[in-house]
Amino acid sequence: MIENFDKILEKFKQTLKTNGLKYTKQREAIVSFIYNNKGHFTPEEINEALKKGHEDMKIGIATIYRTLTLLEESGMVTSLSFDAQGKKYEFGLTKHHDHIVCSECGLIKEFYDETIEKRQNEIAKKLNFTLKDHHMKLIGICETCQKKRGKN
Amino acid sequence: MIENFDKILEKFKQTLKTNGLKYTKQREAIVSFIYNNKGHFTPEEINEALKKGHEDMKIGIATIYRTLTLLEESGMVTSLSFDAQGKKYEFGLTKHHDHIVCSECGLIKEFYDETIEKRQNEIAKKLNFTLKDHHMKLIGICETCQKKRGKN
DNA sequence: CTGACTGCAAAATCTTTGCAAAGAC
DNA sequence: GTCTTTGCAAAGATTTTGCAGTCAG
Repeated sequence: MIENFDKILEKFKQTLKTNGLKYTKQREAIVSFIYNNKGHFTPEEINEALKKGHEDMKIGIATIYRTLTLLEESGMVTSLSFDAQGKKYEFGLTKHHDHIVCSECGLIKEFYDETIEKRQNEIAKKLNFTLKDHHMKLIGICETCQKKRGKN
Repeated sequence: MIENFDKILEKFKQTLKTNGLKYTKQREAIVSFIYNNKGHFTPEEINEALKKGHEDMKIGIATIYRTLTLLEESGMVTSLSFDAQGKKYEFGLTKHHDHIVCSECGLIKEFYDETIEKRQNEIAKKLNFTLKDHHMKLIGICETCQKKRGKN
């Protein structure tokens, strides 16, 4: 499941071709940024980052939004809503995982738990749903922030 | 945990008094609406509903937002983000539960699963977080929409 | 060439804020 | 009376859209 960037780009180009879409500098830059900076970014953050590294290429926020939507539809990125407003995006061709977020400092850790995954399927079945996806977000206080609290 | 409306209102008044806040028609109307119409509402939906039933009382969308924030802080309502944009609010003094949402028609069902709750605590502990809260949303296709699909 | 893509600015959403008048205690 | 709350309208923040020029295939 851990693929290198060349394979990722190949897959991306393939998806575009299949749908009669075009491969552009901007699209490559966005995929590249998300793949090479594993993490969780807002569209605005991606926009800022790409303006710096690529003085030769212009990019507008609308393109970021349009591309992220495209990438999400094709499963290459995943959107998450951690905060009250605004989504964050992360690279999506990695192993499925969920998130735990620190309510003090915003630290995000990822985890995967087989027991929960299985149970979710059972629950969906019991409620007569065909399960397609899920989002689970645990909210807590991370180790560092707990220590900080202790000191104050 | 299933409390009647009088007790709810009492608790609300108490919270207000404790914090030096005031009990107003608008605040009561909002609490009343959410309590008496169990479900999931957007601020706008609450606004519309309250404009109809209460010709005597004026209410503005800003008040809805301000009151919902207040109610959420005091734990009387819970906010959920089911859709890309906009939050929904539900009454919060009921037993904890999670949600499964139909991606076709938007149907929301609630459930509670002890196994998952326990596992979440274990995961948080393993990652050195103090667990405060969690949000789990399963996404699937409900029975009705599955049948509809079959027919087409 | 042709149709898709882009940046820009304007529009559309959703939510918050400033303020003077009204209301709760 | 005092201090909070309210509605309104304006401002913010985030995301989407229209359009003319640009670019990929």
